Amino acid sequence: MATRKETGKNLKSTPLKSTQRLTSLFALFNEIGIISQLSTAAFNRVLPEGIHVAHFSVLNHLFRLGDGKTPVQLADAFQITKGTMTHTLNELQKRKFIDIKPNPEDRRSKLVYLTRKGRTFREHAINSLQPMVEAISGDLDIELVLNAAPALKHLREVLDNNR
Amino acid sequence: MATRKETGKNLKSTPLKSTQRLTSLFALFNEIGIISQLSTAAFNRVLPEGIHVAHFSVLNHLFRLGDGKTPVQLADAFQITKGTMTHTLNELQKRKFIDIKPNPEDRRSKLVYLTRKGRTFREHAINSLQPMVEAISGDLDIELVLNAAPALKHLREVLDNNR
DNA sequence: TGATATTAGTTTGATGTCATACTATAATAG
DNA sequence: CTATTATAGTATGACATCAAACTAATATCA
Repeated sequence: MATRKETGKNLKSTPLKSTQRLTSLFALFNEIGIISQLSTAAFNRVLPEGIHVAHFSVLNHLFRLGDGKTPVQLADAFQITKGTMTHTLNELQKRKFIDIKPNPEDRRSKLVYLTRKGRTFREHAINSLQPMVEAISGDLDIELVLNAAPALKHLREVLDNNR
Repeated sequence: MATRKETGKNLKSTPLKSTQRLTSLFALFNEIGIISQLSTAAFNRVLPEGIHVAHFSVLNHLFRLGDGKTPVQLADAFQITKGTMTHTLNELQKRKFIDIKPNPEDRRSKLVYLTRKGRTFREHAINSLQPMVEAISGDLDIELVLNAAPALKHLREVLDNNR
């Protein structure tokens, strides 16, 4: 079905001009960037003292999907560089939230495990997050938001393929 | 700790449990964050030497929506802090892409204008962006992506209201 | 009017992230 | 088997961003 555009000029048969493509793409990614910033800020604001979303995310990932992952696996999961993950893991190790052990199957590599302290802290962090999550969830039109999921998946794939 | 909910099924009729809300929200924002990172990286990769998306965005914004904006207006438009905008504007001024003049109507304030050099540079930057934009646009299912727009708008509003 | 609160912009310090270069180990090709 | 290439992780330097504290000007209100 041909979508109706507000200007009426963009019929399906006439592709967007290059500048229009740029403008649209830019607007889209700008909007997404702002949402990312706002959500990160919202989480950071209520997370316990000194812990950043990036740190909590790793703890949470290890808990939910199982620990014993390599740093590279974690970096891939969050699409950050290895160097950044080294940084994050150092922080988590300094706080004794994780143990990093050599990988018996590959001496270049390491395996990351949650400590008891790390697990406890994760629960603590989740409790801190709870009121904010309730507030946001309460305002969210879940139905509407779920509509975006396929588009987001698609966007990510396209960006991944164009790296 | 009490209930073993881990792999529980989602009953349609019962609202999501708190942990599930957290998980879903987190997954959503994580996905959005990754898209934001990937798109920023994609733009930065092809922008001319030493110019960052943040800088280009400001130039582009001033061009498209007209210059003579205050720093705070710009900061609001991109949802970054005033301090960050100060930083960006300093950079742009150092390169003589913008002029910053006192605001005759408010002596606390300033007005930002594009220089000729800034306009020229913006065009140059757009040319650099073009192949990447073409590549991405070519792969994008526009229809699908447009579906996400209302959800994104909604998300942003909810986050804004919960600040 | 005069005290108080708000707003515009800057500064400072911290930090998450990236790109790049580097070391060590593993995998692969000739 | 040896040489080349690829991969895991670390180190370094740069930078965009934030939060918080600060100055100056404006707005509010009692």
